[in-house]
Amino acid sequence: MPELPEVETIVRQLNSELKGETIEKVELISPGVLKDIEPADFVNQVEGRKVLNVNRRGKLILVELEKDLTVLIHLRLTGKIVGFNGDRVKKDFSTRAIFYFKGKGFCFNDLRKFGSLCLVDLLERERILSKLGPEPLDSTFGLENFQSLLFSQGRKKVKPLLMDQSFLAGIGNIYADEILYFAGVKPDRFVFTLTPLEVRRIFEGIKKVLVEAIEAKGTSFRDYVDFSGKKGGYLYRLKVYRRSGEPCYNCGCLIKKMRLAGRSTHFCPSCQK
DNA sequence: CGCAGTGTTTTTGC
DNA sequence: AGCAAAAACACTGC
Repeated sequence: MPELPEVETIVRQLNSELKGETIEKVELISPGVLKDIEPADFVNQVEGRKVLNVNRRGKLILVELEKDLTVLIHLRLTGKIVGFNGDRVKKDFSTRAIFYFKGKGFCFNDLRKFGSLCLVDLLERERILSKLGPEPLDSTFGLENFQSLLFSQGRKKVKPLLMDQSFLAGIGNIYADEILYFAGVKPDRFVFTLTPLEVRRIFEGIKKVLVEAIEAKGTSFRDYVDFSGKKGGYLYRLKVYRRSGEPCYNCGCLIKKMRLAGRSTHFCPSCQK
């Protein structure tokens, strides 16, 4: 369930821990996590390279190395990056790969094996990143921008659209539900029926919910922990996600659950129109 | 014990 | 074409 706020939290920690450090060794425990590259090639090209920076694009972690190489990490559902110090490697049954640096490192753990690692050059990296929509928290992403994007996709339902990574990068099931609760909009509304006020409230919800979730270091419902193994604090601030049958904090109505585009969707039947 | 539920992206099917 | 469902996997909870 790592979405934008969880990935952002991990990226900030990776950056402060590993920027400028050299990857001394990579251990591939489940080589199947690699996408489009042979295990030996990955190891040969990554070992000995210095980490220049760690960035995020949508839900992707970008570990930028020397020689214009980037390790792309996608955590999908249950992927985790677990840091360690000294020789106290935090390896467990779900560990798929281990990156060793001088005196520290991190494990890539992933229970369900949906997560992936790959190594790309600048051209391939641009090809992959260009498929993603804008970064919702980018200062250049404004209301007018959002409006015109929305109305080019008018016949879609609003929640599935918010989660479409080529529309907007980084929003998943948890934050889509929370954003639409904030906006007072039912998740299955068709986009062309939204009023200008509702569009503005959704836009404001995107910014507010994501910023606050980053401040809380993400949401830990089941699996997610950050680089230092800590859970996120946003779980206690969720208004609708996973609260079906419980009273709405605003009106007291019971939160409802429905299935939309194959995902569980939570909303207040009275506050969301 | 068995099976539905969990959620992201890609692939397949209608 | 364009959307919906299934698949990839493995554990939890009922």
